Amino acid sequence: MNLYADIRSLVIDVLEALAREGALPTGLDLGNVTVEPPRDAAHGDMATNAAMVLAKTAGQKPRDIADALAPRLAEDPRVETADVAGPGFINLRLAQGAWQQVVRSALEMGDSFGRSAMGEGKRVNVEYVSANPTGPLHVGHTRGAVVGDALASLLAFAGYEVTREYYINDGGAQVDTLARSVYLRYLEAHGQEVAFPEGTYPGDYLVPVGAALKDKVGDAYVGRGEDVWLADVRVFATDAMMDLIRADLARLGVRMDQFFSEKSLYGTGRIEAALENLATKGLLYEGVLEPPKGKVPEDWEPREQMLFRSTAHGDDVDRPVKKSDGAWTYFAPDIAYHFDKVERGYDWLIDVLGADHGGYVKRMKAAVSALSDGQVPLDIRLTQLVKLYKGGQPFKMSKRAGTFITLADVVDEVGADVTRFVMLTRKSDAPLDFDFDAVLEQTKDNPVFYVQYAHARVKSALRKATASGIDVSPATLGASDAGLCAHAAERTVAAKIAEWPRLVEIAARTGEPHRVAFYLYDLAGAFHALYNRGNEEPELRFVQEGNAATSQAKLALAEAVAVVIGTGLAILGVTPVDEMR
RNA sequence: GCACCCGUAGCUCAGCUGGAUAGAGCGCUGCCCUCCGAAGGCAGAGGCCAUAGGUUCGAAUCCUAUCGGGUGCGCCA
Repeated sequence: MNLYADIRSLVIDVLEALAREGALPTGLDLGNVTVEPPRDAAHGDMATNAAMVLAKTAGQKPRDIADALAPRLAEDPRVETADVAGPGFINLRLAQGAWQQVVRSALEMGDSFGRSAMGEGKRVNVEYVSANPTGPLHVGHTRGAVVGDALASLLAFAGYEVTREYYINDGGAQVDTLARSVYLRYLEAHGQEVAFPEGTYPGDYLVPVGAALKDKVGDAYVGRGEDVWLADVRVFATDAMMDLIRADLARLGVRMDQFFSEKSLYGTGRIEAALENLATKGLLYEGVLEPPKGKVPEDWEPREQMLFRSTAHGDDVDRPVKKSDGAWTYFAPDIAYHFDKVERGYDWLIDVLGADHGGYVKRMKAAVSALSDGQVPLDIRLTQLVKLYKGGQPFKMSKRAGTFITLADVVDEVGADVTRFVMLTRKSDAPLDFDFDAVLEQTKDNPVFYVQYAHARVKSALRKATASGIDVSPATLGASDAGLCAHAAERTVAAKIAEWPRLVEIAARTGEPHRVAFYLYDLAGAFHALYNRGNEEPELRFVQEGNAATSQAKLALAEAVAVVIGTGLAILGVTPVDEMR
């Protein structure tokens, strides 16, 4: 259940009734009517702006509409009071029964509480990570992986049918470079002294790949030319890198539904087919680009090449799909790839990319707009850089790769759960500071700990109750008498729980999983505040010795908190803990 | 030069489809456990929401311009 949606329905129903009775004009647009938690708790539990948004079109004063609306709202059993305030807000105070319903609903529905049908089963493809298969994933990829994965889970929870997809850039020149680098390691495995020229990949992670190649082909490629081994080594090396990357993703708990190979687009006519689609729409032409203004590359000279008229779909300049020598640019297979996604029938495409792809957004959106005739929206979410610190000092060394910190470095250091949560404690389009020491601190400055601690406290209270012989089975808690848990401090927590379904929809609509993390922190804060009041006010403790009925009512609320935290953490890909160690 | 992102408390950041007196943590000041609910909690001080216009019943939120920070900018992906 979504209490906010329910009360909004109530407001809409009453407005329509007033229209039927002639108190309001008929046919008013009620789409802007909202029911929200007020900023100031003193204003009540919920507030609606209905009177203000309708005043103009209804030709009535906001206060007059509010005065007509409020008493009718108060007739509903869920509404205790409805007061007109300020410019025409109606502040609602809800009856205890409404909160009871929320808690009961959370207990009954468990990890389905908050699930929304908003997505209407629409198919959405979330592409993320998509790192080049040339080495292990690094910190930047980690953030993309976490954000993309949480976004996918969030959308699934909000009723979309989600595909998690990884695009393997295995078609470009960087894979040749990889193959040559592996070949050097292969020679090394045969006891040769090798040097790594500029432009090859010197990382140690290729040592075992070279050795594995030796195991596979023996000395067949030693002393031979590229024409003999390059194609084979390219495949061998790419497969090895993808194994490495899959292992890295597994460390984080990320599982893709689909890996899509760029290579599969070459020599199969698929790039040509995608470009043909653009050509028939008159969006391809041979032309010469203007040099970029301000900063002209030193070796710039005008060249004629095949261009995509992306300006027809909102881009600033047209973009080359072929190099001047006739080879495809990287953009051509990307067009074909997105064409493939369009043809697979998705209703919505999302790409989660690193911030260095900023210049790529408009052209890709233009391409998808052209390919789908404007039918399939493409959203591109850029994740900003992660700055690493240790004890407040910038941290750059990697044990594994030497030059850059890898995903594995981070996960080994702090664990997957902490990594994921912390990566979601910022908007994805804002830079993130990640301090290896701070994220492990067991204090309230650390949001991961704070949220987990709240969950553990609930479970601890349940264990304590069980030890006292109190039945805390879900059924018993669900049937408990919420009238025994009606203190203002307890209602505050219940109100926070009631916000969960609403938050899911907001976060899904905006595509911002970090909102879930912040909400969980707020919920945990509300819970900790209540918990701590038990120090001074024993009647607020969750376990009331010798009073099973009251304990069960209070534990029902606590368990509802745990349910929501558990569900929210699951969306973020974090495992809740039952006790702190 | 152009494009995109960002600018909110001393610091790090939230802020919903535009809603009431702009919030949290850190830091600062004061307070709360003689294990058993302090890995925590309560209270206080701290703001020109970068600046200037505009839109409207109402703007941190939308629009325009300016300033400041970041990122990117044909034959790399």
